[in-house]
Amino acid sequence: MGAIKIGELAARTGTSAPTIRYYEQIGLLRRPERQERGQRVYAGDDVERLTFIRRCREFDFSIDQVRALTALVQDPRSSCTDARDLAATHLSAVRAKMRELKALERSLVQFVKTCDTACAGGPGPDCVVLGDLGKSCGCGVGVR
Amino acid sequence: MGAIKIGELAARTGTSAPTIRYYEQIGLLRRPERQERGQRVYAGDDVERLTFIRRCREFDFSIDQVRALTALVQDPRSSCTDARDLAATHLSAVRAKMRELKALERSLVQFVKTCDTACAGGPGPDCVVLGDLGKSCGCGVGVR
DNA sequence: GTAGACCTTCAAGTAACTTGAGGGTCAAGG
DNA sequence: CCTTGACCCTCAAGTTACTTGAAGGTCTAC
Repeated sequence: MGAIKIGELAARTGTSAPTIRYYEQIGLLRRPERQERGQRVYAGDDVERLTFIRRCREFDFSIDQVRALTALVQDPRSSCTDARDLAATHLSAVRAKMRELKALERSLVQFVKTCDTACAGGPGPDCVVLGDLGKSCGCGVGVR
Repeated sequence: MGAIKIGELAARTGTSAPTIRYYEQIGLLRRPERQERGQRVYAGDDVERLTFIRRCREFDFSIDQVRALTALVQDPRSSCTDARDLAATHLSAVRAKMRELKALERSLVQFVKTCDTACAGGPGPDCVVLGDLGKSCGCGVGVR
């Protein structure tokens, strides 16, 4: 596994070449060596590092959080609990987002249901639901 | 309810003045009349329209979807079922997002749990979890 | 000799706002 | 009379995490 070019690194890590260049630009990925022709050449641990980054991104960690996590991994003085705490914080954010979406789902279900029963395909301006949306709100829709 | 200025419109609709100016700029809100001094003056139906828009945004409709919905409301030829269909489409997107978050939540819980049992506060470079994240993946974390 | 598959750079576009700079108007308080 | 604070205005740039586009170089295969 000698000279990995950007296309192969992208394929191996489920990224795209522009994204890799972008990560390099913002300092998330180190600047790799270059061939005579200027092409980037990567090594095995670049695959590892980028895999780590992508996995964190799949976990919806922000770039800044990923930066913190990679720093954690590389810093010998840091403890695993630091990473755990970061993950725990992130977990509660994810759960909050889910609660929001759950409420949103209920509202939308109600919206669709009201459309079906109250309006039954009537014309736009007479639609109860759409009209109510702009007012103080009947119809159970728009509850935060 | 005669002359509503931008600050009051913002307060009444849970928006900010810059956001209102932004909506005007992108053509989501009509250009209001102006006082001699150039200040925007709004009327009652602007409150209604902006309330409608904000409520849609709370429902996570994109600006483009809101545009479509407001067009629907104003077009006499449109039917309520069009709005219903838009909402239904949106609903399934919301549900897909929730499934993703659910999977994400499970992974994070696993991550935190592994941190607690396997590493127990050991130093960063020796951390099993963080190390594994960059590899093919043990520890149940990183499962898509 | 040219078509296709790679690679390079830099700049601008995306969503939905927010923030900042720089300035004007008006009423109340000292 | 002057300043302070609360409003309002415009225009430009910043935010997040990339993606897309323009314009070009290199190499292999047919």
